[in-house]
Amino acid sequence: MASEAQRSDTAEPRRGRPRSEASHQAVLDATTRLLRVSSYEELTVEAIASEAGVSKQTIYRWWKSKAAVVLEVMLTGNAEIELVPMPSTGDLRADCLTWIRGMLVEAFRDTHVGMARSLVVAGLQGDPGTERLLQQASMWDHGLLAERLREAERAGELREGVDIAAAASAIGDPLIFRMLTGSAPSLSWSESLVDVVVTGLMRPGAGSSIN
Amino acid sequence: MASEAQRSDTAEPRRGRPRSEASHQAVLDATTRLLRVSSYEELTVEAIASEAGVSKQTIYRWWKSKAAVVLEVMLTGNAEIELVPMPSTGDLRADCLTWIRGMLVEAFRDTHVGMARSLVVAGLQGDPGTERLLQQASMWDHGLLAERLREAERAGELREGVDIAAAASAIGDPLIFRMLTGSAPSLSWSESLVDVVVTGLMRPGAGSSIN
Amino acid sequence: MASEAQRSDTAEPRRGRPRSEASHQAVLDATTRLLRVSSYEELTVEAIASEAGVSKQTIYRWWKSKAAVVLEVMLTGNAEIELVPMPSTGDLRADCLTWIRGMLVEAFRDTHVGMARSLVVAGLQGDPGTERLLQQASMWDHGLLAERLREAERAGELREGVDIAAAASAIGDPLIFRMLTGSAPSLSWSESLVDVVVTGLMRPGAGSSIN
Amino acid sequence: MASEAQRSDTAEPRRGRPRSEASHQAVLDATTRLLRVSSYEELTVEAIASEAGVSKQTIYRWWKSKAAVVLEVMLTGNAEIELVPMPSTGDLRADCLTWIRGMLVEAFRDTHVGMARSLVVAGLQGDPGTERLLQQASMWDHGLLAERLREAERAGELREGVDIAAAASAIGDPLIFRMLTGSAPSLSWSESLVDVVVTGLMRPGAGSSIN
DNA sequence: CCGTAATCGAGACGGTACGTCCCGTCTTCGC
DNA sequence: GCGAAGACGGGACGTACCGTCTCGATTACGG
Repeated sequence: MASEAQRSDTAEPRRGRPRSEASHQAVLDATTRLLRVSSYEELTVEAIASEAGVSKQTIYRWWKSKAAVVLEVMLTGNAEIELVPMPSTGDLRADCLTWIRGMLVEAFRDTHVGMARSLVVAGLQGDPGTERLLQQASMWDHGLLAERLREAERAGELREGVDIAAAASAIGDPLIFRMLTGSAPSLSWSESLVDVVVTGLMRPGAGSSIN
Repeated sequence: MASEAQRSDTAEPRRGRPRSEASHQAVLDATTRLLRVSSYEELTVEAIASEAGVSKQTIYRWWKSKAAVVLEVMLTGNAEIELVPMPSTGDLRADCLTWIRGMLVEAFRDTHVGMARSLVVAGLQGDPGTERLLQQASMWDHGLLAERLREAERAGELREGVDIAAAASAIGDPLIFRMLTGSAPSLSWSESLVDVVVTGLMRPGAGSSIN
Repeated sequence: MASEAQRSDTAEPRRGRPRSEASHQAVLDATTRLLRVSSYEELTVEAIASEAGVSKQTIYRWWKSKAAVVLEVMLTGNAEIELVPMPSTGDLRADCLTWIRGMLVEAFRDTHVGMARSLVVAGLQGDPGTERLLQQASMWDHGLLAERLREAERAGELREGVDIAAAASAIGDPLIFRMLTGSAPSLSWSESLVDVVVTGLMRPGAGSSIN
Repeated sequence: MASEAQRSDTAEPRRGRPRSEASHQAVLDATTRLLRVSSYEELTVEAIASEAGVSKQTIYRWWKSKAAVVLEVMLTGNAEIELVPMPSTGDLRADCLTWIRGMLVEAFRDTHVGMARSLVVAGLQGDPGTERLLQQASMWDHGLLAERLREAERAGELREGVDIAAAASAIGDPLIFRMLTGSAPSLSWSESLVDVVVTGLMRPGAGSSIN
């Protein structure tokens, strides 16, 4: 992303004339606003410039494409997609079920679905650099999920040798996929998904059962 | 599909010159050919028309957009995406592992990845009608997988009350997602994915174990 | 005209289904109707076909172009453009003045102006065959005018050696030109036009004078 | 002309990149060049753009149609149509005869005929704004002719009360009409035309006679 | 009274040009 | 001396008609 040019974590002095932070933020905000009412394809650079009160040149100076702008919006949390918190009551199965029920409500709102699609389409624009960003997308960060699983692992509740990331994907990715296709899964489907994976993950005999 | 629209049940006389099946097929073939070397975004209707030796109007007469053409190509199997066969040796876990190893090799070829992306982007074009098609896409038909699971279910190997479709998604969707982002997962990740889900699916004590 | 192609003077048998005279006339009528509300450029063959309830092929079978249809409409009097009659009271100057006053009223109606333009544009389509038709167009037939002038010539009122056709053009063509540009000339302009030409035509001393 | 539209009397600051005069002229030149070898109908905006090395959008930004471009070419003298000079020897009749003999040679050249047709067809496109331009067209400027007539008027050679413009049209318009139909008139026709009008114009007894 | 030949309406076909939209780049001028 | 305004060359869009080409369904003769 163009914006990474000066993103040094050590906060160096920043040489040269600094970019206009007002314009920068105006572009991100305008893009967020527009994406709420239009798809990625319908979004145009000219519309962003006009909506942001910024010249096209300013956009092209800092981002190399529409996809880059959209990805920055998404990945820096500018779009403020609220994640459902993951509870931690000590009962892994119950926590995951609580979480997925929340996701069913939260993630399938129209704006979120639109945002997710824009993010995916932007990420698939063929640019090799953007693919990586797509994978890191905090939006569907299975991080929360993976973290909870790791907590259970540390508590000795899980079978040994399982890949936590793979397990998190087994639950998280199907959810994302339904989100992209706009078809919210049923509650029972979702619960079954969690149940199967959690069951397969846990040490036999340990933990609660769904039935 | 657009092409079937006029084959209506009322079966009226069909006046005028009939649709040219040659042109129809030429469009699908040309699209397939072009998608092998270009992304969905790079693909243009004019290029399809030119490559197919067909007029643009003929394309717009039968399909309402580029997305519709691409979806017909994909969903009618015109692109001939070869699925990895699902073995059925009686050992569910072993069969699924065999299958996923094959998928790692087959599905992550460049052309297949490109096709999958095109299919997804086409399906996400915002058109409500196409979303449904996207879900039915035989490309990532978890059908083969789901079928094998149902076979095991009939054999009484599975726990009761689990949702087969959800379980198939738990394995299949993560695979598709990696395919879209272009990052082939490791063998151990894949095997762990299968192991967790199959374990969670099977009646305790039944079947083989990975370790 | 295309319609004359099969009008062989030897009157051959002409096998097969004969030309539908109904269709022929429907085309001419439809064209006339459409030209009343649209310019030559706006007129399309498809619109004619549709308006006439005839297939495009039928038009192209009998006329080689839109221009040919329009010219046939015009030159066969299908459009029924009414000419102003030329009086013959014995007073050439007075007769011509009466005639031109009538023309100012009649010829500059919107429909007539539109028809004249269509005729000219159709005639100028570059086709060499149509040019000739343009010259013969009865619409602006100076014939009536020329005839009256010749009558005066026979009566010995005119100077000798003058070209009657040229004189008729001197009055008629400026009128047509104003018609084409849509700017109706003033009465005094028109009367002066007639006066100058008639004066120049008549034997000195003969006839009445305008002032 | 379209190009002068924004040079308004309010003379506002004119922000942004200014219009490229090079492109403007390139369009006019390309149009002139193309009109030398093709008719108005054959001329396409895309061909102009391509020939001028200019984008279609640039043409549509400054002219509202092909007709507008052609009219600007014609009316600003870009096509450099050479007018035959009008002599002034003191003998009106002789001068006019000299002039019309020159016109017979000059005006009926192929390129000039083509240009005149293009100008007329462009002017008749139905746009009310362009009609006025058509009338002012310097191409068939009877201005030269009218000027000479006015000179004679000032010299007291003409009858009083005649409309000079009408008289100029009586000679000029028939010439133009023959030009449009592509049928060059004979010398005697032309001379008779001049003779009749000049005779009708001149004070009785004044000036020379043709015979 | 049957078959051959040419017509008819309908409408799809390969094309060409249209006029619009947006891309990404490039001036100019005002702050 | 940046940056908004906006013109530029380019190129694809989706539409409109062009003139041609099947279709199946009518007519008329001529055998």
